[in-house]
Amino acid sequence: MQWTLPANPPFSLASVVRSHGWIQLLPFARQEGDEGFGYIRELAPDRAVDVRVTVATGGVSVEVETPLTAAEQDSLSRDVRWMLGLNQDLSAFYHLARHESKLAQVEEAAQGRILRSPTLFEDTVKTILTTNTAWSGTKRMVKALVSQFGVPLPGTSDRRAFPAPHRLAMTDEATLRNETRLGYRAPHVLALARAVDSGDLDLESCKTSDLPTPQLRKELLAIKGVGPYAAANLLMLLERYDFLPVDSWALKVVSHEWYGGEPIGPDEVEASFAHWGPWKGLAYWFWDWSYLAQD
DNA sequence: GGTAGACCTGGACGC
DNA sequence: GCGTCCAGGTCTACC
Repeated sequence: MQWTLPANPPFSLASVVRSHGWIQLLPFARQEGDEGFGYIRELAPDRAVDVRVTVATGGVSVEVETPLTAAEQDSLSRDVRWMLGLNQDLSAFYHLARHESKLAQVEEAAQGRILRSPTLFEDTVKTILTTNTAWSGTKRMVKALVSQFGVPLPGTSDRRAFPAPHRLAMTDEATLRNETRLGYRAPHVLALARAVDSGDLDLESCKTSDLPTPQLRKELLAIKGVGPYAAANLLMLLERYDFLPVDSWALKVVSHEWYGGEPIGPDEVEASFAHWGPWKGLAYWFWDWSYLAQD
């Protein structure tokens, strides 16, 4: 079955897909030409479906080969709206960006939305798996998690959904450490899965939280394995852009942009974008660093 | 509040 | 092929 979902203009599916390395992590799958994506979603226990999202007039087309109940279709529509930020209004950011040449492209290219997973649990696990490792390591660890614990599509064994919290909560640290090869991150991922599964931690409520960003940040920092960088990354996914995810790449590019390549710290990165106020995260994320990436 | 060292892995490098 | 070194954020212990 197939249906369409409207997006708040301006919208570009390709821009969202390209906004984040998340598209390279299972259970996302690239489509030809980055014009859409595939994603395997566990809609209910032991029920995984293959979702394809492509461009449609005024929004996106959602296609699933399996027949869905009305409730399942509603649930999947909510997922896709969240994953692509279809309802987001970035007009205030675009207004400011018009005066900055390094952001000249954002409005025309409809940049600003950031690709995310259907659940904050999945995004938190993936963010923890980006820390203190190369991107190749993140891809390897996510792939291992999905292949070992994810529910497979019917009739397949190699195409699986991202594991729900209860599936990870049932395993043990030694398995995650030695077989999934998460290394020292294993206890963090296990503790997170168990806290979410038991109800002690309601991560998904962060999506609609009214808490001020600094307070929400404190709650994210209370999760083991989530430090300043990871918390800022998650806040970006929660549409809170007032903290910067400062990693080694940020230190490098900001140093080259404004500090003549001299060694700098997180304070200098924050200071460089301070005048963007609540939009500083987006300004950093979509800044035209292309001339530096060619180094 | 700030800092040093440990954590774990893959990749680069030298032999 | 093997051993060594380093990069990548966070946590804990300590000052």
